[in-house]
Amino acid sequence: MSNVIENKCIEKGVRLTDQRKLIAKVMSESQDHPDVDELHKRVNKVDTKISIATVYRTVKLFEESGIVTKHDFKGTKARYEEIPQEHHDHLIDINTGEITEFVNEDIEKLQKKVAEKLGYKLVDHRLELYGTKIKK
Amino acid sequence: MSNVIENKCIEKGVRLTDQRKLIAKVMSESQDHPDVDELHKRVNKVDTKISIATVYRTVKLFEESGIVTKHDFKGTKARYEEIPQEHHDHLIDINTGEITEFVNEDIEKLQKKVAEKLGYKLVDHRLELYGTKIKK
DNA sequence: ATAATTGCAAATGCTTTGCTTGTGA
DNA sequence: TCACAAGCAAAGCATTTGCAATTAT
Repeated sequence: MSNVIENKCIEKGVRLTDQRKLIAKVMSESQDHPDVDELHKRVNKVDTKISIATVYRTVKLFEESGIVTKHDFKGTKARYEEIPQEHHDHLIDINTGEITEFVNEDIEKLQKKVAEKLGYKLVDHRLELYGTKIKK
Repeated sequence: MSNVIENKCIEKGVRLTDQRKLIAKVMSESQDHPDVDELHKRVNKVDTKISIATVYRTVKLFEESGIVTKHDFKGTKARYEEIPQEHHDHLIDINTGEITEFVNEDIEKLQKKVAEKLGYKLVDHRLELYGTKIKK
């Protein structure tokens, strides 16, 4: 199991400590979008001594270094995810909290167009869909 | 100057107190998207005794009654706005904090389509564009 | 009359920070 | 070596809440 985040730290010159390596590993291996508490729990399974303050500091450092992104979905705590090679947006199941990633080039283009029409250069955006499963 | 929110309270059977009437009035007259602190300041110009707790409670009540909406734009406190007759999304100037409202039917349709393709009924969404002014 | 609302201050939940000790390059 | 990081507990910030007094219907 590769530790993509650790590699990115080396690339970006982020100093690696045992704690950071472990947090990086746990995040790299996460297929979901864990919050700080959940990350703390996961790293604590390996090293009980890592404090939640360190998790907060590390996650922030990774974010500022452009290695992970933070999501503030409605009604939930801040969640983190490794920055993906390809941009995507999220659909959140309002019943289960389940998150599905998606990409839609048409929407992306329209966003840029809308911003430009309003006299802005699009720098960032946030698109979240909230829905309920259609049973069939 | 009409107090649209007060009327909606009556419609929805929300009990009206002096504090709520004033908060309703201030929100109805706001053309921007004030946060709780700002609302508190504005109502305090008329009635010094209204506490911030009441503003918090009222704003939450209005939100739960479907009268106002809350926005959690990146990097800012919660902001409130009267629910508009026509839905719109927001473009936030990352330099000034200025907010521009916009509507784009094509994006709306695509969102619905994306959700359906993923097996979901679209219940809500959040679309925010963050940009910088193009000087020309 | 009486159930709901207010103001106040204390409590909360998430996140940050000061300080001392420990450690990676 | 020595600037930077970790752990701990205390502080911060936005928001919520318990309680006694007040008020709308």
